[in-house]
Amino acid sequence: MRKGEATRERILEIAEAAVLAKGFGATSIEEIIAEAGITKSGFFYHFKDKNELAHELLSRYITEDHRILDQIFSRATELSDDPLQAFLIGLKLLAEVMADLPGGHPGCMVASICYQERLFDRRVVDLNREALESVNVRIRAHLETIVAVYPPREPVDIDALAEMVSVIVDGGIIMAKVMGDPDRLVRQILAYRLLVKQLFAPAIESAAGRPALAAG
Amino acid sequence: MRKGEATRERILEIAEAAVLAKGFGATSIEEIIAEAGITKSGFFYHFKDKNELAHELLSRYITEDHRILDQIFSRATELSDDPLQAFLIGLKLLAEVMADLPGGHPGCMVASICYQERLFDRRVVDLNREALESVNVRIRAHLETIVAVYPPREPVDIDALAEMVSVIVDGGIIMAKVMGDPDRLVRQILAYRLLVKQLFAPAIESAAGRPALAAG
DNA sequence: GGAAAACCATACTGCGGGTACAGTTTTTCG
DNA sequence: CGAAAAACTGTACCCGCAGTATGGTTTTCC
Repeated sequence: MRKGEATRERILEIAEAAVLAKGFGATSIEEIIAEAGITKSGFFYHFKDKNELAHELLSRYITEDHRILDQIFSRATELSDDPLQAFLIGLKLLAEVMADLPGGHPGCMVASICYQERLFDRRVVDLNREALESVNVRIRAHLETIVAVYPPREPVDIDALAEMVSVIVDGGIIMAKVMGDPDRLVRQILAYRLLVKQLFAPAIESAAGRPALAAG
Repeated sequence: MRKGEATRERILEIAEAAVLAKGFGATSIEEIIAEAGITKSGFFYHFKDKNELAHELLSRYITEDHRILDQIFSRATELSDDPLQAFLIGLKLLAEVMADLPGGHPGCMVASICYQERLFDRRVVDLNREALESVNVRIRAHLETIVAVYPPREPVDIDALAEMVSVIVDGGIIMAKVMGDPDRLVRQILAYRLLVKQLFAPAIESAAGRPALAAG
């Protein structure tokens, strides 16, 4: 009972690394079981098919993702009471986390699955959608606390601005991967940060009066 | 000679539609030849393997992509002499083009290939990189004409800002696909547009003095 | 010690990419 | 028109991979 759980975990870890490195389609069950030192029968004892593996993998990944995101932004709100400041600090922390990823990028499993939808059933695709949506909701909540204090200089689509975090990360990962330069993702996040800062920063005293806005 | 070229084109068109709809991995040669009404031998007469099909497909797609982009921004510079205005108009046109795509999205072949790199050889991956880079160069050139006239309110990474167009489009496509809502991509482009506008718009007289900046 | 859990071994189906090769039709060009 | 080249067809086959079937064996836990 315990033993089985351990093996299952090992399979998931091996699979996660392989999928993030090469994508789902390019990861064969045979190579997973080879690395795990088990047989095909062993694998199918734990997962009825590759779809179930994908579901479990995505589920784990999302949980971890949310954990990291919450950690980053709770730390950020610790560091500043000002909502705009906190958000900007959070983005900087996010950029740092992304810079420190081992292989240079997590490959973003969400996008990896998105581009091979046909390989998966609806449960996986739905889970993918829920994951993205919940990130959007989190970010949006932060942005709303900002607009309450700093009216934007022009009416802005808060939903789009919130979604833009995921969009920047996913698009940035693609850019980083294609260019072979992990730093591109970091630069994208920081560029987004600067734009948000410009949008909410008070117009007149931005340069002179509020040195805090330059920090973070 | 002429006949062969025609068949080749037909294969490419069928393949393009299928790949954009379902991704490369999910598009089998067998379904392509079935739709084209030829045999396997016929297919391999034109393309030595799936890789070569990918390369040709990507090459075509890139050419078309650049054509559209150039058309958009040359039209935009026709409509306004002001570089910032022209760029903002260009982004709006881009958003409109993206909104009008038949299936709701082109699927962005670049990203589709990016997430299944192992399926392709270096030539395809390199071509992918060159395509992205050349878009970046184009956008960057526009941005430089802007900063020459409108010094940004804060030092900004022009390269990152230029890359952000591709990033927003690729990330936006993912968002749109996962959410099942093509409009998300459009909103992302418009949000980017607003942020750029805010960044370069003169600080004081933005609200009052320059009505032109609100247009486009 | 016995039942359930956690496997192993083997053999097989089916799909898809790709090869080999021999033959046939169609087109083009002199 | 006729011959060569181009543009295919047909068949048969190999390989890797997902997935199934089935029956047996070892561990683990109570």
